[in-house]
Amino acid sequence: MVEPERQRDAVRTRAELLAVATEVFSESGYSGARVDEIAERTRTTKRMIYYYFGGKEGLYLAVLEEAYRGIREAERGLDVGELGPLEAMRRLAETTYDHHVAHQDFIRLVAIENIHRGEHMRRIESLRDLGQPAMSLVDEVLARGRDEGVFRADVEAFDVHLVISAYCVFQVANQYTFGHLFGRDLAAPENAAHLRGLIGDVVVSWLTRR
Amino acid sequence: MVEPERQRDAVRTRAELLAVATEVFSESGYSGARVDEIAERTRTTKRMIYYYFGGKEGLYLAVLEEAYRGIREAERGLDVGELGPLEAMRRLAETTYDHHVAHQDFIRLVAIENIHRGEHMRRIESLRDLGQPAMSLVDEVLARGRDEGVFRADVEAFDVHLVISAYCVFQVANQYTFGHLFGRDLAAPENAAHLRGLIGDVVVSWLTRR
Amino acid sequence: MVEPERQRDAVRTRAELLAVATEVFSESGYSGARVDEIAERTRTTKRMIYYYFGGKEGLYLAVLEEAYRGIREAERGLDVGELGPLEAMRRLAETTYDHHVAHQDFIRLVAIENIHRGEHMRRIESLRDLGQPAMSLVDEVLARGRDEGVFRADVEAFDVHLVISAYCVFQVANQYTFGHLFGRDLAAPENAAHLRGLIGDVVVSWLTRR
Amino acid sequence: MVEPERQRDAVRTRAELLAVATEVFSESGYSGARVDEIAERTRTTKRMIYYYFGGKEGLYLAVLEEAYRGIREAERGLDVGELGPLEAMRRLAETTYDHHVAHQDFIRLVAIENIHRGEHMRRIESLRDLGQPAMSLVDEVLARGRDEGVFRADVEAFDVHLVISAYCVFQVANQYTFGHLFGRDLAAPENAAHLRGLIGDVVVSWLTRR
DNA sequence: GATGAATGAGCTTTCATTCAT
DNA sequence: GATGAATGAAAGCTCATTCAT
Repeated sequence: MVEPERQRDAVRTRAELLAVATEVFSESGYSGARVDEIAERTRTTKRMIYYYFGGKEGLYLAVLEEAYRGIREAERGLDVGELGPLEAMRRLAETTYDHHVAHQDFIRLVAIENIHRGEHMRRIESLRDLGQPAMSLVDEVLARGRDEGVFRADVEAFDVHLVISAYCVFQVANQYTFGHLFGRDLAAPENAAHLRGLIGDVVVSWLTRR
Repeated sequence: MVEPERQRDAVRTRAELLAVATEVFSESGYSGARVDEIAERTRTTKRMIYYYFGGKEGLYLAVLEEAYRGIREAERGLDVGELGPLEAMRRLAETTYDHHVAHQDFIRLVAIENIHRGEHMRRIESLRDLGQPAMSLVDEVLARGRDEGVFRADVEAFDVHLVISAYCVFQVANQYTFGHLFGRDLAAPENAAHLRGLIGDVVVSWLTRR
Repeated sequence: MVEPERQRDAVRTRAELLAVATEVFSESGYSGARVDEIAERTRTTKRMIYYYFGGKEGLYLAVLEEAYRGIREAERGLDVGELGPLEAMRRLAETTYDHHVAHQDFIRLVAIENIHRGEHMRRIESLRDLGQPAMSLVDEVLARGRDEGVFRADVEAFDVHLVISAYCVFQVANQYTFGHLFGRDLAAPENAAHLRGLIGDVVVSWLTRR
Repeated sequence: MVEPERQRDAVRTRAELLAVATEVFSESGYSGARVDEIAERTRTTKRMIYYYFGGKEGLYLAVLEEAYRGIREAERGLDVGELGPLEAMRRLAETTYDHHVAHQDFIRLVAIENIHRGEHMRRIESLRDLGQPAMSLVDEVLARGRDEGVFRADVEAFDVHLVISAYCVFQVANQYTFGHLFGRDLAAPENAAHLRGLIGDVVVSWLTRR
C-alpha cells in the first residue's frame, strides 16, 4: 500500500524536523536552541515548524515525547531470561550502562528537562508511568534471586533501578564537570570496560546477601 | 581599620549581584537567564553587571567559580576522624547525600555547565583539579579500611567517589523526570531517610564484599 | 516577465535602505551614524537592516561598494575622443572637477573610509584595482599628446590622475576647514568657474612644459 | 621661577590628556573616540577630563585648537628668503609636502573636522583667519617672481596655496583608498622622493607658463 | 585636585513569530 | 503544503556623564 507523494513528503518533512530539533535542543538546551538554526539544518523552512508543531515549544514537546518513546522501544530489546539471577542482574546493570553511553542525546534532553523542572514533560500524557516496563524487568530478576536465596530481601526494585540509573546517567550527563575536576576522561575508550564493570560489581555486591 | 563607605558598598553590590545571579542562572540556565531579571532582583541596575563582570558571560563565570569555591569550603567541614572505617565510609556517603540535598542550586549549575559541555568551567583556572580534596578523604578512609582488612583492596578512591557522587547528584538533578516516570517524589521528606541510608548501604556492602 | 509583488518589494526595501544609509553614513560617519536613524528615514524597520545586511557594518560595506560602483558607472560616461590631446586633457580635468562637486556624498564616504584606514574597503573584493578604468583614459590622452609632441614624456598617467584627484577631492572634502581658515567659500557659485578652470590650467601647463 | 608642585602637576595632567586625546580622536574620529579609552591611556582618570575640559566635546575643541596652534608654529620655521623666486617656490611646495607627511595626526583631525562640516572649528575664535601667515609667504615669493618676470601675473597666492595644500593633504588623507584603488602605497619610502618632487614641478611649471 | 562607584539613556542586535502570496 | 519577506518586543551591551567622599 503506497502513500500518496504529498503525504509521504509531509511525513518525511515532519520526521526531519524532529530529528534535527532533537540534535539542536540536545546541543543547546531549550532556551539556547534557535528556531532558525533548526530550520536551516533542514531541507524545509522555518514556517514548517509552525505548521507542524505550532511553535518552538510544541516542537520541543514532540522531541521529548519521541525521545522517550525511542528509549522505551530500545529497552524492550533487553533480555536476560536464560541467565541466573546474579548474572542477570550484572548483565542488566551493564547493559543499562551501554545503553546510556549509546544515547547521550537522550540523556542531555532529560537533563535539560530537569533544568526546567519537568514542566514540559508533565504535559505529555504518554509519558506518565513510562518507567514501569524497565522496572518490571529489574523486579523479575530481583524476585528470582530472592526466591533462590542469593539476593537479600529488603531491597525494592525501585531502589535498584535508582542506583543503576544514577550511575549510568551521571557518568554521561556529568562527564564534563566531573572529568575536569578529577583530570579524567569518563568517555575515553580505555576507561569504558572498567566503568562498565563497576556498576555490575556495585549492584551485585550490594544485593548478594551473606 | 575601617574601609570607606564607598568601597564597602562596592563589595556589597558585587556580592548581591553574584547571589542573585546564582539564583537566576540556576533557575533558568545560561541562555534562559535574563540580565534584566538579575538586575531587577537587585538594588542596583543592569549597568553594574557590566561594570563588575564585563557582561552576562563574565557574571556566569563568576557565579560558577564562587559556587565551586563555596562547595569546597563546605566539604572542608566534613570530619570522620574518630569513626572506624566502616562507619566512616557510611557517614561519608550519607553526609555527601545531605550536602547535595542542601545545595540544589549548585547541582543545577553543574547540570547547566554540563549542557554547555564544561566550556566555561575549563576557562576558570581555580577549578582545575578542585576535586582532589574531596577525594583525599575517601582515599584516607578507604586506606584505613584496607589496612584493617575490612575493605576489599581492588577498589580505587576515584571509583568510590564516582559511585557516591553519581547517586547523590542524580537524586537531586534528575528528581523531576525520574520522579514523574515512577510516580514517586524523591524530594518528599518521608523518603529522605530511606534514600539517605541507601547509598550508605550500597557503598559499604560493595567495599566489604570479599 | 513580471516579478512577483513580494520580490519587487524586497528589492525596493533593500534599495531604500541602501540609499538612506548612504546619506546617513555620509552625514555622520560610521560611528556617528545610528541604525535607528537610518531605519526611521525609511518605510521599513530597523529589523530589515539585519535581515538584508546582517548588521551595521554589513550595511556600511554595502553602501561603500554601491557608492564606488555608481561612481565608476558615471566615469564611463566621460568622453573626450574628438578633442586634441591638449583640449582633451583640460576637459578631463575640468569634468573630473564637475563630477566631484556633483558627488559630495561619495567623497565624504571616501574620507570616512580613510579615517578607518581603508579597513572595510579592503574586504570588498569588487573594489580591487577599480581605479584602472579612470586611469586608462588619462593614459590614452597622455599618450596621444606625447606622440604629437605637445606633452612632455616624463610624466606617468598615475601622476596626472593623482594631481587631478587631489585637487578635486580636496576642494570638496576640505571645503569647511580650508574655507574657514581663509575666509572663502569654496562652494560658492561665484567661485565655481575660477576653481574649475584652475585645475585645467595647472595640468595643461605642467604637461606642456618643455 | 619655580611653580608650586600642585600647579605643575595640573599643567602636566592637562597636557597629557591633550596629547592622548589628540591621538585617540585622530585614530577614531569624534564619535568613534571613547572617553574611557582616552582616560585609560593616561595616568589620570576620566574625571579629570570633565574637570579640565568640561566633557568630550570640550576636550575635542581643545585638541583642535592646540593642533592648529602647533601647525602654525611649525610653519613659522619655514624660510626661503635667500633663494630665487623659482627655487623658493619649489622649496615652499616641497617643504609643505614634508610638513604634511610629518603631521599625519593633524591632517586626520582636519579630515574629521570636515566630516563634521567644520562646526566645532567655527566656535574657536583663535582659528579665524589662521591661514593668513602661511599664505603671506606664498604671496611674497609670488610677488618677487612676478616682479622679476619669471612668474605669470594672473595667479593669486590663494590659488597657489590651494593647489599645494590639495596635493599635500590628499596624499596623506586619502592614502588608504587611493592606494588600494591603484595598488600603490603612497606612504612607501621608495615613492617619497618622486611624490615630493612632483608638486614642486607642477607648481613651478604652472607659474612659469607664459 | 583626585578617585572609584554608579547611572540613565540609548545603542546594536536577536528572537520567535506571522503575513502575503 | 510551501515560501520569502517582514516584524514587535525584548535582549545584551555601551556611552558620556555625575555622584559621594
